[in-house]
Formats: sequence, C-alpha cells, structure tokens
Amino acid sequence: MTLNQLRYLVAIADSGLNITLAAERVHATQPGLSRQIKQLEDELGFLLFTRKGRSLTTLTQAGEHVLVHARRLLDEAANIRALAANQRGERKGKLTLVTTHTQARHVLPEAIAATRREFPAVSIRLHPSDEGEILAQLAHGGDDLAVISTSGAVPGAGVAVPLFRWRRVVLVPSGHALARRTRPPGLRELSALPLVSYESSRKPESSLRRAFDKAELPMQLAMTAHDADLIKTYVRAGVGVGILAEMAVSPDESDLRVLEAPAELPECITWAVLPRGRVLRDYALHLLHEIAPQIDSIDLRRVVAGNAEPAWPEPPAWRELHRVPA
Amino acid sequence: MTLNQLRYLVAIADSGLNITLAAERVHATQPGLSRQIKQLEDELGFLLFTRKGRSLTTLTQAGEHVLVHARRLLDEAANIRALAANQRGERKGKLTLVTTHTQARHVLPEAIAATRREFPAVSIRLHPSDEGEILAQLAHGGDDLAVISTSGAVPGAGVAVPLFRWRRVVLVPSGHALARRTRPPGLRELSALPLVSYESSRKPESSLRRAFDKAELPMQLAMTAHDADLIKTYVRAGVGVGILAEMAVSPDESDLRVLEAPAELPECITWAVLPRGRVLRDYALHLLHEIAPQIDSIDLRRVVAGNAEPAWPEPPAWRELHRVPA
DNA sequence: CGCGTTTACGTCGTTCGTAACGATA
DNA sequence: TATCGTTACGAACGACGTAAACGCG
Repeated sequence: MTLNQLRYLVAIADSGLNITLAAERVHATQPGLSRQIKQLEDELGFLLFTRKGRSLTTLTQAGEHVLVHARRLLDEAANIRALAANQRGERKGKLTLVTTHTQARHVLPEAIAATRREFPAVSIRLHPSDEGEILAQLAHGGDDLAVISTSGAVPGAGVAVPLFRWRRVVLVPSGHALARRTRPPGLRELSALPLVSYESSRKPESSLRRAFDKAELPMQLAMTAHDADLIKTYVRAGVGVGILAEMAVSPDESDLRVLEAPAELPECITWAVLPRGRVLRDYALHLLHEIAPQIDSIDLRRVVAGNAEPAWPEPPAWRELHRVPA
Repeated sequence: MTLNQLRYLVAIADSGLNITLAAERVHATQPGLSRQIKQLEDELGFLLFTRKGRSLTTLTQAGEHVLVHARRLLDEAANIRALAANQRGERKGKLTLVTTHTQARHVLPEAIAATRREFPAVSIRLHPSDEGEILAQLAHGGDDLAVISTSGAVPGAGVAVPLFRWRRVVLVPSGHALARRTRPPGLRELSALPLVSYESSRKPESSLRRAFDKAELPMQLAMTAHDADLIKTYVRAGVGVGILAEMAVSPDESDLRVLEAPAELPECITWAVLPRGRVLRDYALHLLHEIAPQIDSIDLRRVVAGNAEPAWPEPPAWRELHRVPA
C-alpha cells in the first residue's frame, strides 16, 4: 500500500471508474494506474472494483469502505503538505470557495481583492453553488471554504464561523405606491403584492416563506432568480416588489427605492464554514480575517484543528460594517 | 513523502528520538531511517528535529504538528489493513485491552476465553493501568479497547458503550459484628469503621468518597490496594471493613460475609471505550459481543465509524447476568 | 474500427543493507 | 572507548512509460 496507489484509487473513483481519465488527472499513464490498482488489490486480498470484461463497473462494497479511509489518509497527507507550505512561507497556492451568487457578488469581492493583493500568486477559485448543495460540496468536493447564510441556525457540517448579521430589504420602483410611504411596509401589505426574490425562497424551509407561514399569510412569488441583478431588473420592469439581501443594494440606484423589511422577516447570519481538521494555508486565514476581522486567527486555527471549542464573538451587523465606505 | 517516512518519523518520536532504537522497532536499519528522515525534511522544506551535534534533541514545533497528522494518516492506513483483514476473513491478529485490575480479574476472563476459543490465533494483550490513565492510554497508546467503570458519567474520549451496571458490596469477616446483623449497614455505621478499599478511593473524585462527603460524614480509609484479592486478605486479617465491587466476590468465601452496600453509594456502570474512527477487527467485535450481548454489532460498527449517533440499550445489572452461573 | 484495458518489455530511479567514518560523552 | 548518527557504495527491487495485443460496443 502506497500513497500513490490510494491516490490512484480515489482518482479512478472520482473519474467515474474511467482509468484513462483518472490517469490524465493524476498526470500518469493508464497502464500505470491499472497495475497499481491490481497490486493494491493483491496486497489487500480482495477486489476493489467489480469488472465486466475488461472495464470497471462499480466499486465493491469493501472498495467503498477502503475509499472512505483512503480519502481521509490523503487529506492528512495534504494537511502535512499545507503545514509545510505555511512553514516555508510559501505564498502561492490554490483556494477554492464554494458559495452562493449573492455572497460572491456582494460580500466577497473586497476581501478576495485584498487577499490577492497580499498573495498575488494565489489562485482563487470561486465555485458558485445552490444554497442547499454548498455544504455537501464542502464535505465531499474538496473545497476549502464555504460561505453561506442562514436565519439563525448554525450550519452543521464543518466548523461554522459567524461573519456578520444582515437583514432583507424591500425594493420598489421609485414610482411605486410604497415608495411614497414614510413607514416601511408590514408583512400583511407585502402579502397582497407580487414578490420577486431569490430562487431559494421557493423552498419550504426558506426563512421568507416561514415568516409568511407563521403569520398565516399567503406569499405571492411572482418570480424568482438566482441573483440580485436579475431581481432588480424585474423590479424595474414592474413585475413585483423585490425582497433581497441588504448587501445586494447600493444607495446609488436612483430609479429604485430601498425600504426596510417588515420586522417579521428574521435577521440572517452569514457564515464561513471550514472543513473540520483541515490545515488552513496562511492565505485562507488571511481571507477569513478580511471577511471577519472580529475572529482571532489563532483561535480559528485551534478550533479547526479540533483543539478548542468554538466561542465566537457576536457577529457585527452588515450595515455597521459598511456605514462609512472608503 | 511516503508512508514509510512517516512511519519512521513516529517511530523515532516514540523511541525518545533514538534513531537506532526506532530502527529496530520498525525492522529496518539505522542509516535507512536517518536518510528517509532527511529526505522528508528536504521535501517538506524545514527541519523536523532540532539537532545538537549529530543527535536529535527535540522535535521542532513544526515537527510536532507534522507528527500529529502523520499519526492520523498512519491510523487510516491501519484501518485499511484492518478492513482488508476482515474482508479476507483473516482470523489472526492482535488485540490490546487497557483496563483496571478489577475488570481484568473478574469481568473479562470468560469473555476473553470465549473469544480465544473462537479465534485461537489472536494474541490478546491485557494492559493493566490506573483508573485515571486508561483513557489517556487509549487515546495515545494505540490500544484497541478500554474497559472502565464510572458512577454514571459517560467517559469522554472515544466511543463509550455501557456494558453493565453494578453495585459495591461490604465485606466483613464472618466473626464481625456486622455479620450477625440482618439489615445491611448504613453509611453512618460505615463511617465509624476503618475501611479497606481500592486505591482509587483515595482520589477526591472517587464516588465512594463523594458519597461520604455528600452525607457530611468522615471516611476512614484504613488501607487501600489495587486489587480485590489484597482487599479480601486484609479484611480477613481484621484490618477493616472491605468495600469492593460486587463482581469481585464469589459466594464460596465461607470465612467472609458479603453485605449489601448502603443505598447512598451510587450504582456504577462499566463501559467499553473504543477509539473513535478505528476499524474494528472481527475478533474485537466478538469480544465486545461477549461482554455486552445487548449491543448490536452493526450499530456498534456504525457508531465507531462515525456514521451514527450512539443509542445504546440500558445496560443490564451484573447480578442479573450472573444469577445462574453455568 | 474505436475506445479502453491488459500484457510485455526495457529503463530509470529509489530504497535498502553493509561497511566505513565521525562525533560525542 | 562505547554509543549513536552520517556518509559511501553496490545491489536489488520497483515504478514508470512505450508499444503492442486484446475485447467489447
């Protein structure tokens, strides 16, 4: 059993059991992988794959088990290499974020730009994903960091770090009846209007939907989109009243009016979620410090390493953070 | 970075930084280890050890970190090998238990004998240890299984499986005043008498001591010993009244009388504690089934693998288990 | 016939053990 | 001088890539 054999095993599993493809991905030749897998099977004493003719059809049950442990083993190898890179002061590398469009578009840009200024040789990969799939991506997709919002609940997978609190806002065209009002609309008023909001509001567990349910009011979703720009466009077009994250609106949109959302819509929290037990590269820590300066980096390392229990400070409100833009 | 390099690293760390000794333990030559460590240091780009002249003095701080991950990595390698051995139906291997003398002497013998009958080629190593050190041993000593008692609290490290409940008994010479009484002694009565009990009763967190403290009664520990046989001997010699685990007394000790302990002494639970995430060999599961037939082996595997939350059945009382000895 | 896997073969690199050397207490 | 680590050398093994053969759709 060698590190390479295990590396080949997971590469093949991750390439849909196509050895040739796996070989390209690990920068080796196909016969090399075939042989190493065979040798591994010989050493372990059982087949990792079921074969039909010459090609692989599935992993055996035992193979699935081996794969789980092989992944963990290789993760630890990667941890050692990350540790070493930090120790050497290595300033280049990769960083993969998995997050929603809203975070990627309105929350992360400054932080990522600052990190890139500090670490110009780091390649940052932004991996947009659906709300519900992000944590699964983080757990199984090898991403380094997820950024995700919830209305209060602490995300389960990995180490969740609260970044900031935020609220929704109501967006209407400047000619809209609500735009002339001095007081923000109530939930009952919104209930009577067609809404334009995020795709995720369609889900029954969406906090927007739950707020209406709790008040026993109907919710009219006129349309949904993945990102705020589209929502704004359709609000401008008069399709309905926009409900979106406050991070997604800027004060200079003169043809739109931004109103406070009803108090019944709960405050949300944006979290960074880190894979538990993974050694963070210095630049990952730098990025986290950019988006959450209130978090102590030493503590963070300790918690991710499993050597301390999380005890994070109360996250600040987004509008406090951005009251005085530079 | 190879598995062997990491293996050598931990061997050296576990041999007090004596490379020659480490080389013997891993069945290799000393120059081999020296070179591999040097190569590993080259690859990682920093020193793992601080050196004074030619010999190693300490691990560097970075080396300590690498060591942690190297251990986990090798644990996963061991897991894969264990998985393979199970899959092959391999019936030989090693099994190291760490436990107290009482468990080893009075609880485990039947179960171990049964396991040895089923797996004659398995070498079982019994590793007696002090109450307080057992869990540390399990976490760092590479033992497969700990058996330990507490008065209620769930042991923290690893996966704790409740095996059975038990009570203490009071042991007096047949000529003792208490032996003629029909009702068992109360805590207040015992408080007036010199006691002979386990070494661990000296600790402030001992449940015996806490029972006296709670009743605000003094406890007179005339003497303590590690094992029940010694306690019995000194009870026979009239040194004091024995307080010991019910598992440690048999009905055929005609010169001693066994009395119920006061109700104030809480019931205890004996637990098996397993290292979390370690793949269990079939014979380990067999042994566990012998000492805790109420535990479902499939569930147990799942919980140890981290794929399920523990939900163990209420453990039976020792005296129920042994009411009708074969 | 093309795609993907296996088998055969030669080369290269690496690891290992032996043996000699060096430093230290 | 004994102990422990390093350096030097040669042999053996193993992994890799190339090229050809084999099955299957």
